[in-house]
Amino acid sequence: MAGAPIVASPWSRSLDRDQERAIKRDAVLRAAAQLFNEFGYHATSLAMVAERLQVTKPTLYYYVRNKEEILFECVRLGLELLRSAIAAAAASGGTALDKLKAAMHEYALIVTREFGMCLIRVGEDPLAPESRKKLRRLKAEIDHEFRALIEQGIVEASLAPCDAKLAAFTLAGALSWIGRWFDPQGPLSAEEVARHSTDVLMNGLSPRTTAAPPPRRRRRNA
Amino acid sequence: MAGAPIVASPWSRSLDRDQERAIKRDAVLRAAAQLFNEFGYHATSLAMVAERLQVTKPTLYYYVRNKEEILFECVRLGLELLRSAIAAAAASGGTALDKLKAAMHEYALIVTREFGMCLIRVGEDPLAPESRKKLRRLKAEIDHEFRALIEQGIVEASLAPCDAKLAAFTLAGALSWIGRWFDPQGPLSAEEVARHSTDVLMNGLSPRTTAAPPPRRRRRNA
DNA sequence: TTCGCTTGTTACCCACAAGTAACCTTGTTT
DNA sequence: AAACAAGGTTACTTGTGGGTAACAAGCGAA
Repeated sequence: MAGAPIVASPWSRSLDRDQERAIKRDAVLRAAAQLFNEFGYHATSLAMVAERLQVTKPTLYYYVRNKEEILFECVRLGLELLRSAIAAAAASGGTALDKLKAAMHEYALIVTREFGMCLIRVGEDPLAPESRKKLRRLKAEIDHEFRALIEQGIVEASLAPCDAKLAAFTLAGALSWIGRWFDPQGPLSAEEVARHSTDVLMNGLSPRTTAAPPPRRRRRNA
Repeated sequence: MAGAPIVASPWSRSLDRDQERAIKRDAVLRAAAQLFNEFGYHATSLAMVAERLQVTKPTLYYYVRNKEEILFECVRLGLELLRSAIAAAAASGGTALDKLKAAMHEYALIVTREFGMCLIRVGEDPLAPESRKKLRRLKAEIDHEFRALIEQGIVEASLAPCDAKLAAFTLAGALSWIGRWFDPQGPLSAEEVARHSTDVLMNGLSPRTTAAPPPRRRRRNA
């Protein structure tokens, strides 16, 4: 990746080739992810994927080893998106609460798109144990970063004290579930859903008595 | 349950028969649900179901029309459990907040058990459009009752004002997701998970400026 | 005894989807 | 010109799983 030219050079065609190949491979994965999301993994045949791409089935095998690899890559890409989004949020400025809000927002957006949705709707279940293990590790990493954000928030008191592990599960659950019912053609935009969901999760359903009552406990910050 | 005799009558054996049949059918559904939850719908063969029950495959067809009907019934039963639990909570005494809490608690428990879990992990996606429609109607009913509880709470100010529709989705999402990761053999009991999740959802993550609301432990379900 | 219903079984069919072999075409290299 | 590799095709094999037909054992009733 070091010497890769910004602009394609007419001399070295091989880069073009590889790029083209990568683009097509990506198209295969995207098409497959969309179909997986619509029909499920097992109910989606490679012939369907091929048809959507206007090629024949064996062509797919030129870009990927087998069906398992397709799902593996879709899920992996979805997880990678989540991981980098959370990492980016964690690296940004502001309180832990701000970081967490940002992370949750991005999380919600990602699961409305094909790879993220595939991660949620299909998951790694249909894969062989070995592949599953790799993806679980990635998942665990993400969970860890997410949880760290919460713990950090509790320490600096921008978040309410609670069991960070179960809170992370609950939060991630609510956000993940969006990937199950969200319809890009529906009336709500991904943005709206993301904003509203994070709001509810941050504030809870019980009424906040910020307006009227005299707080017996003094605020610690801001 | 109305006219069913406590002790089997020697005269009407047909009740025995029907009862026996119903029990076996239920066993088929339960076994199938467990396998669906573990391997997924398409990856579960009827031979596997039969094997778990120590019978042969065609035997299953004596109790159920086809594979689709099995899933349909599993999901329907899961939904029925949810519906009656929410209805019971709604019919109980107390503020809307109390009712909602109770409903959420039951919701969480149900999705840790086979039919509820099947509803969450598999869902109605693999079914034919016609069956799907019926189940969606049931789902819509449940969502409606759930949302009604929230709206009621907002009106009587025991809940914070918010978009009831999206709040219901978010809540149901967080609770449903439990069915995805919960492991009956794991370290946490369903009760613990249910209590903690509802707590987080009610109170949110942002710190409350008032003293924590009275922790009403020692609930008993209706 | 014999009939008929219930509850199973064994043995089979058939559709379909994953994956492969062998071949064709086209542009690039030597 | 010739050889070759990339990218794609048609036609096939193979395994598997849903579903069925036909038959057998148990048992209450006429």
